[in-house]
Amino acid sequence: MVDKADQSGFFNQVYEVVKLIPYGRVTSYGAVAKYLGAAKSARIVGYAMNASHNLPDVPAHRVVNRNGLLTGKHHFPGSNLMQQLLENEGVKVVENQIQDFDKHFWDPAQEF
DNA sequence: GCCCTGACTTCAG
DNA sequence: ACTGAAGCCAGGG
Repeated sequence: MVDKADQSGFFNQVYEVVKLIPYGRVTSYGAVAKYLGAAKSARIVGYAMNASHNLPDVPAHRVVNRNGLLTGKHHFPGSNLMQQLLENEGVKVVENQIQDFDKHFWDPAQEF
């Protein structure tokens, strides 16, 4: 029986950080990965998001690539759910790209 | 039990 | 400045 507080896994580390993303803010895979001490593991962060669908409090829609592009939008149900969620939080999104991404960008290390 | 792919990022030429 | 290739962890076939 694996405890959900098992921080031994890279995935769980990602979940912890993503869950801490404040309302109306977004971050990038590399930012989380780098915060975990694995800047080259950005892919794993994205893959963790894929598994995050099974979790209750993991706002994967607030995690985008370094360009502020909704690369993972395609993995969400519907066609523009991710964009709708972001716009619902006050984040302007045009053509799957976040406007003023640097203004909405939230760095985990910034809070810690 | 082995091989491959995947929501990215960074280094090197 | 641009393009190409490598790296990372985990899950699925």
